[in-house]
Amino acid sequence: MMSKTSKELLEQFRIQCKARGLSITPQRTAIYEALIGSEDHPRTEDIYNRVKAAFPDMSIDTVYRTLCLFAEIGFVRLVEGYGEAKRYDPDMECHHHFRCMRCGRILDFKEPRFDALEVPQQFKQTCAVSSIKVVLEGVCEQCLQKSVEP
Amino acid sequence: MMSKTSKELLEQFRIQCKARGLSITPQRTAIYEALIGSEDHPRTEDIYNRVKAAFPDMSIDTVYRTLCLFAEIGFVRLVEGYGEAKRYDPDMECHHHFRCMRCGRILDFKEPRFDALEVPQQFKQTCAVSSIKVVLEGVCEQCLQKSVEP
DNA sequence: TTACTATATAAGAATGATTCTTGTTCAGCA
DNA sequence: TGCTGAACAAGAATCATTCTTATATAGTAA
Ligand SMILES: [Mn+2]
Ligand SMILES: [Mn+2]
Ligand SMILES: [Zn+2]
Ligand SMILES: [Zn+2]
Repeated sequence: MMSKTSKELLEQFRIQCKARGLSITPQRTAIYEALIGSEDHPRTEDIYNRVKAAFPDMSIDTVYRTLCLFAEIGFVRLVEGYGEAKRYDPDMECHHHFRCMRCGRILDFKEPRFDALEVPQQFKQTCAVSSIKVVLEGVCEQCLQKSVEP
Repeated sequence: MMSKTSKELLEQFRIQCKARGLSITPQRTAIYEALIGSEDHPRTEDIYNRVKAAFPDMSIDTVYRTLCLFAEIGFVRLVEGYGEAKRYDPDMECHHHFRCMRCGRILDFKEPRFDALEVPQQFKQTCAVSSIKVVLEGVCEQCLQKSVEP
């Protein structure tokens, strides 16, 4: 799925950190690696659980701080949601989401037709629009199956 | 903006409550009225502040409970966001949002071209898609002006 | 009207997510 | 190899939200 190898992404990570004067710590590296290995739009606590094996002493505060930093500098993206825990997305390419309103699963999809939607005039002229994306909502395949064979 | 008068909406509110066996309390009515008078996608606390003048003893818990109930039964909609406090939208007609990433303002827009977007095959066949909407993000007019004339 | 009962409310405690404070550690550099 | 500011761990604090419980009241039947 990811268009770059994790090795390439890690190298980019190091370069970007250096360029911004950010230390490359083992914690940051582990959090970054956990992120790029995730396809499920993890919450902060999910990432915390994934790095805990390798870093039993890591504070969850470090994960919160680090994910927030990564979002600021563009390593990850915050996923739109409905006021629950924040979810992060390591895929920085333009793509869209389907959200299951029953189980919370968020599925990615690419759809060139959607990427090319034209920004309405009213915003084009007065605001600075930086992104346009489509959000689908409904019930996912797994949840639909659960409802028929209980 | 709102296509029905507030009198009509209030009448609908009463009818819907009765149909569902829900009591029509002064608190619920006040919260509903505050909602339909709002164009700003208010947070629970905003609504609480707006009804407090008329109901100084109202508990904020009542506002949380009531807005949650209203969302369940389709009087209002939750607005997509990034893990901050929930925001509600009394406009149940199909429309889309522009979100200012600097001040948090959420602007409505109707765009028939966006309402008619076709659901990608992969979801059409396996999932039950109930809504499709477009989210624009960027910096709003007011915030842009602030950045040029400080 | 009145009395009854299930529902709704107020108040405050509890929870979950996140941020802040502080003392300690360590990455990057001389 | 030693310095120093940035990063970290731990735990307190905060913010949004939900839960618990005792009280009040809307809807209704007499
Ligand atoms: Mn994604
Ligand atoms: Mn709206
Ligand atoms: Zn699902
Ligand atoms: Zn703005």
